[in-house]
Amino acid sequence: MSQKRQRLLDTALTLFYQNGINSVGINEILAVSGIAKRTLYIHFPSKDALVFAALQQRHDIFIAWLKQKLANTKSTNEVIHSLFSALESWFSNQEAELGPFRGCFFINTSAEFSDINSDIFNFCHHHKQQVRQVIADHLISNNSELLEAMCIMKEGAIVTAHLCGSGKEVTANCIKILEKLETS
Amino acid sequence: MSQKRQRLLDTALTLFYQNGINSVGINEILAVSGIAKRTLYIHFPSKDALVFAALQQRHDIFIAWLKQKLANTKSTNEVIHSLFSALESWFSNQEAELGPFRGCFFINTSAEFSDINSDIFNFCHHHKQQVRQVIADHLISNNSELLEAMCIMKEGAIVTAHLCGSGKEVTANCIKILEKLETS
DNA sequence: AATAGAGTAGACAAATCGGTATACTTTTGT
DNA sequence: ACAAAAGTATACCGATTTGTCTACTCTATT
Repeated sequence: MSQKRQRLLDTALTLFYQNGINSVGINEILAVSGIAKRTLYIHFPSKDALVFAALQQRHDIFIAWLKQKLANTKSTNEVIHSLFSALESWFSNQEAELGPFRGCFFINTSAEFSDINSDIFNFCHHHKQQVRQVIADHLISNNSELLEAMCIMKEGAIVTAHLCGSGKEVTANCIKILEKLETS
Repeated sequence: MSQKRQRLLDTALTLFYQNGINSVGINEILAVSGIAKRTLYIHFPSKDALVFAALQQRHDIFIAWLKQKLANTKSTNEVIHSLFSALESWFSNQEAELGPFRGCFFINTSAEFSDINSDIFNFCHHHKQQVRQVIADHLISNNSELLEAMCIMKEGAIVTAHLCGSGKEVTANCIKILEKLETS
C-alpha cells in the first residue's frame, strides 16, 4: 500500500538481520530510511510489531527463494544437490535477495527473544516448519528419514558456516553424506 | 579467587544464557546476585569483559561435561550413542550442570554480536573448534567424514531442539543416520 | 480551490542503559 | 593489632531507549 511503509520494512529487515534486533534502535532505522518517526508509528504500533513484520517479510523472501531453487528437481538426488548448492551460494554472498550472509535470521532472532510463548519466537518455529514442508513437497519418495536428515543438516550447515566461516567444505560434506544415505 | 567475583559470574552466566545478553542489564545481575555495583567494576572493567568471562565459564563447564559423557567410549558406535544421548538428556533438562536448555549459548551469543572480528564472536568460534577436537580425540578411526557429519548434525540437533522443541525424535534420528554412515 | 490524509521535523517524556564517584564498613593478611 | 584491600549503599552522570505530541507541509481527489 504505502511506499513509506515498505521502505521502513526493508530498512528494518536489513539492519535487524545484519546487526541483531536488540542492537538496532528505532532511531537508526529512521535515520537510514530517512523517514519521520511519526510515520513509523502510524504504520506500526510498536517496535515489536515492526520486528514481527520484518520476520514475515524475510519469511516470504526466503520461501520464494527456496521454492525457486528447488523448482524442476526431478529426483531425490537433484533435491539434495539443488538445496545444498543454493545454501553454499547463500553462504558465500552470491544470493542478492538474501543479503550478506549472517546466519539464519530466525535462529538469530529466537536467540534474542527468550520467551518461548511470544509471537516472535512462535513465528520462528513456524518458519522452520514451512521450510521443511517446501522441501518435503519436492521429494518424490516418501522418505521421511531422508527428509529429517536434510533438515537437520541444513540447520547444522547454516550454523557452522556462520560460526566457522567454512561454507564450501560444509555443504560439500552434507551432499556427500546425504548421497550415502539415499543409496543405502 | 574472590567468592564475590564467582557469584557475579555464576549469576551473569545464568541470566545471559536464559534471556540473551542484550536483554540482561548490569543492574539486574547486581540485584539477583545481591552484590554492589562498585564490586562488579573492581572485578570486571566493563560489561563486555563480564560477558567474555561468562563465555569462558560456560566453555569450561561444557567441555568438562562433554569429556565426561564421552569417557570410556571404546568404539565409534559408542561415541555416537554417548554424544547424542547426552544431547538428548540436555535438551530435556536432565543435565543440571548445563541449566535449563535454551539452545547453544555460543550460537545465541554470536547471533547478538554481529562484529565477526570481536573477541566475543571469535571466542564462540574457538569454542566450536574445541568441541570438535574433544569429539575427534574419542574417535579411534581417523574417519574425518564421520567426524564432520557428527559435528554438523550436533549443531543441527541443538538448533532444531531449541526451535522446534522435539528433542527426542531429533537425537534418535541423528543416531540412526550416523550409524548408517558408519557401517557403509 | 478547498479539504483531508499522509508525511515531516523535532522537541519532549519517562525509563533504562553502562559506568563513575563518594563515603562508609567489613574482611583479611601479616 | 593494624593497615591494606575488598565490599556496600547510593547518588549521580551522560547517553540512549521506545514512544508521544505539536505544529507545519505536501499532495491528491472531488
